Parts: sequence; C-alpha cells; structure tokens
Amino acid sequence: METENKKILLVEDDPNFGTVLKDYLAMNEYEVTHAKNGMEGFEKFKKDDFDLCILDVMMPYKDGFTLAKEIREKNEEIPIIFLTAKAMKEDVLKGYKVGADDYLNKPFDSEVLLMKIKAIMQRKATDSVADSKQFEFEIGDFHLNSKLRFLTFGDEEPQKLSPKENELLRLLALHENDLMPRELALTKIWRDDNYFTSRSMDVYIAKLRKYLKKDENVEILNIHGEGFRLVVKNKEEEKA
Amino acid sequence: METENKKILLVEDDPNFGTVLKDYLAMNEYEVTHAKNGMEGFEKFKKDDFDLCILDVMMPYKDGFTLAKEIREKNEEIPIIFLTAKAMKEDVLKGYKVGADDYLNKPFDSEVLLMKIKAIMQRKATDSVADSKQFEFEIGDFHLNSKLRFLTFGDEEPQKLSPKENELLRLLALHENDLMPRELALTKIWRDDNYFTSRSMDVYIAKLRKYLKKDENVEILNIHGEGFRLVVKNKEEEKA
DNA sequence: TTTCTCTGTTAACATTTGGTTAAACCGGTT
DNA sequence: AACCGGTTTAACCAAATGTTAACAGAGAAA
Repeated sequence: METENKKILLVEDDPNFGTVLKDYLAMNEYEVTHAKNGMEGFEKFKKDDFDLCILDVMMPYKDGFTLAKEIREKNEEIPIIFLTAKAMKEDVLKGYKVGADDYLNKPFDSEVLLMKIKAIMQRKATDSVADSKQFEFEIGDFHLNSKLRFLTFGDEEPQKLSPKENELLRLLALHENDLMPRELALTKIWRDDNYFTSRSMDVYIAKLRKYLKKDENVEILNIHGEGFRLVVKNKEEEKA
Repeated sequence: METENKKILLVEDDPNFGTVLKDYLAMNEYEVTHAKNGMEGFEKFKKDDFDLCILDVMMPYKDGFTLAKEIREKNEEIPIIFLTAKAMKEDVLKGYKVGADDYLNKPFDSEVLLMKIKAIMQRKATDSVADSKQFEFEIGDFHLNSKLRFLTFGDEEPQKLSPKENELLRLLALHENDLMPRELALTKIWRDDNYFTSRSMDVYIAKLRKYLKKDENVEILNIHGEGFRLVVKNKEEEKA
C-alpha cells in the first residue's frame, strides 16, 4: 500500500496513440485515466484526484490550453505536461504561460517522457502538503493519531495500530455515533466488497473492540446487515 | 526585499554563443555569470549564490553532467537547465538522472528559454518555502551539523557522517517526532523509489541507529509501510 | 421452535516489510 | 595494482500485517 501508484490524467484524442501511451505508462506503475477530448478530460479531472496531467494540445471540442486553464482554476499545483505535434514557438510560449511544467513534441521517446514525469513528481513531492485530511480524533478517553497510527488511552503507552485497524477506526470515528456502512469501509479500505473482505473486516472489528474496551463508554455496535456504529457515551453530561 | 535580480550561472564553451546568450539574459533582468568550461563553472559556482544554472553538456575539461553532479552535491535544490547540440536520448536521460529541471536542444529559441527559466523559478518559489535551509539540529544530547556532516554527542569527538547518512538524518530531524515518509527520503535523497533504493535506505537507518544509541532518549521508530519517525523523549518533563 | 444468514472470535497460515551483517561494487587515490 | 570511503546488493532472519478457516453465537424469518 505504500506509495499508492500515482494517478495520471491523459487527454489525447488520437485513439491509437492514446491507448499505446496509456499502456506504456500503466506498465510503469502509473494509474492512467484516458480521456478522448478536452470536455471529457475536464469531467474526469473533476471526478478524481490526479497527481499529474498530460494534455494533447490539438483536440476537438476543447484544446489543451483551454483545458489547462480550467484545470489550473481548480488546482494550481498539479503538474501539467503538454504534447504537441507541431513545434510552434507560439504554442510553447502559450503553454508556459498557462503554467506548463514541461513540453514535449511528438513524436517523442517514451523513456524521456517517463523521466520527465519522475523529475516533476519528485519536485512536487517536496512541498505537497497533501490533502488536508483529518488525522486526529478524541474517542472517549482515547486519542487516535491516524497519521502515526497510534491509539492512546489516557496516559498509557500508545497502542500501535496496523494500517487496516487504523483506517477502519478512523472511518468509524469520522462517523462517530452514526452508522458507518459496511460497504463504505469495504470499498474505501479493502477496495472490494465480497464475502472474504467482509469477513476480514469483521476480524478487524473484533481487534478494535479489544483495544477499545479499556473505556467502557466506548463501543462498536453492529447494525445487522447495515454496518457498524462507534458509540461514545458521555459519562454524566455534567455535575453541579 | 526581493529586489535583486536573479543570478544565473551560465557555463558554455562557445564564446560567441555564450556571449550572445549572456547579453540576451542580461537584457531580461537577469544577472549572468559566464564561465567558459566546467572547471571554471564549478569555481564560480562555489564563489557565489546563484538562483539557476544553465549548463552546456559538451565542454572541454569537465562536461555538463559531471559539473551538474558536483553542483548537486553542494546544493540539491538549485534548478539546472542543460543545453545540448545533439539530441541523444541517452544524454537526456542522463540529464534527468542528475536532477535536471529542463533540457534544451540547440539551436533553440531564446524566448522559449526565457519562459522555461520563468516557469522554473516560479516552481521553486512556491516549492521550497517551508524547506528553508536548515542545517543544524539538536537531537536529544546530539548536535547535528548537517553542513559539515558532523554528529556530536555531548562533548565527545564529532562523528563524521557520509553524505547519505547526513541527508537521511537531516530529513528525519526536519520531521522530528513526526512521520518521515519512506517515499520522501527515497525521492529526495536517492532520486528514485524502488526495491533496491528502499533496501539501501534501510541499511542507512541501521547505521544511524547505531550512532544514535548513545542517547537512550533518541530513537528511530519504524511505521510499517509508511516510513520512519525520529523520536526524542524528554527525560522528565519537569519534577516538582 | 427450526433454519438460515449474519456476526464474533480465535488461531493457523501466507505474505510483505524491515533489520542486520557481510560481501560486492565503484570512482577516485595512492 | 591495491586501497579506501561510500554506497549498493545479497542473504538471511525477524517482525508486522493480512487472509482464511473453523466454529460458536445472535438475529431474523418461517
């Protein structure tokens, strides 16, 4: 799970070239989404979280530059590489103005593209503060640090959590006192919803219950056929 | 504050081309230092603080790649653009491995170069704001001088660190008590993230642990599948 | 009830990742 | 050529994590 593969949005109208390029990138551990034109490209861009965009310049409906501008409005960080058949200087300049990270003339060597991608990703790896996810939770007397995968009870030694334990507890915490649907955890954590993953999840629920029973006010309830619920009772709301 | 013009180190052996390029850049508000070969380039690099390097690849005495490597040892951040007459794929790849930011084939359009320079400067401007050069750290009873690559424990003789040891410890220190993702170290220090670099990194973690065990309050913990954590326990926060 | 499905738990197992040591490698010197 | 510091690769073991099986128990429905 370390370093989930980087996601690339490839927008290229030539179906042959596009497919070949997609396959090549896929072979190199990138997860590629291929859109056939600018419109489709923008739709897909909005629907997912990409690490890099590769845009053909000349495309029907919406050219690469226009698309790039729209993408930049949504995300001013994401690296963009332009592909173009003609080596027109104006285009290159225009590309850089729109905030291109690099520029390649077709035909180009695929290895070169690969290196460029690597170089760019590396550059971005530095700053990218990443998504402002929520990583810390108070659960009764517990404190969950989801980034370090620690569950701390009072002032005791932190309990280490495995990635799955951690993700699962985090999901439950995000839905504290509410239903956390089975299916949600399965698709988000196990990325698959079937008999076995479901059983596996139950195993993890058991593990979490074991950790959580230190605080009697915290428990994970099952909602038959639906999912689970992380309940936190407040001891006595307040006493005068 | 930032009123001074950006400084560029231009290393190019062709006197005509070099001079023309220098003048052109100068006209565009850059302060250019022109060196005629790799040796001279490195000397000038050491003597001044540049914002960007433009290196010809083919040069007498010391070619652009070798020079780039030396420059990278001194400064892993500074943007480097290579110029080359021949468009050999191997060269391009080599360039990116050495940490090139961009690559231009001669003859090229000077405006394009200008845009590339702008684009790169912009990247760097937004990029490493947080990554402000910090070279000294207190780690428990240790003092790390990352510039001199010394690790000093109390008043003992300083322990010399190799470049990799040093970089790795520095990265850990920058993230003290927090997660330092594997991937970060691999891309920043090893410039590649694969099985072997990863194993290599583990070897270095082992070396660092050996150095650090002089202070029992300092340790490097692993977060399985994520990375490492440099933990510094404070002996007794306070005693009444 | 009976029966079926869903859940809880434990333990065995398989797989992946990390720790450590030693040997190989490499570019630069002696 | 032998050496040297630094780094990488190999090899082996240990620890961490995840999956599956097996079975007991609960819940729902007939």
